[in-house]
Amino acid sequence: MSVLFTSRVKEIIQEIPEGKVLTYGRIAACAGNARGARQVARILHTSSRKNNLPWHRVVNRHGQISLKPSQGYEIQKQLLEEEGIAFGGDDTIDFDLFLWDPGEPAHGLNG
DNA sequence: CTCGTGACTCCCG
DNA sequence: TCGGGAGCCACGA
Repeated sequence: MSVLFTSRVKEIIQEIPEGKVLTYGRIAACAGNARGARQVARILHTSSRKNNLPWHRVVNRHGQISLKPSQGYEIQKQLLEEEGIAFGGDDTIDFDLFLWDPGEPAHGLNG
């Protein structure tokens, strides 16, 4: 893709509907770099400082929050629960219920 | 422009 | 099943 990776990532993140989540790898892959999961996290962090991206709707490939209980873990989990997302006994999110796919328009996008 | 870091992920033993 | 290493590259000083 000619489009920039960062731009793609931010675009995708902003498309995440409420009550849904995405994984770093999923975003990275959709943005053009299946190995750019780390960059996604970077963009999230940096971009969220200048933009109000729904960074809390992004989790690792295990559906868990990679953040630390002192970095924002509780905050992310808090925001997710506010949207209706539930966590398992292991603080894990069920992808079968909350995993969102960038290919599925959630706000009525009709092409 | 250059160097160092990191909210990840896949592979191997 | 668990632990360590390598690849990716954008952001900040």
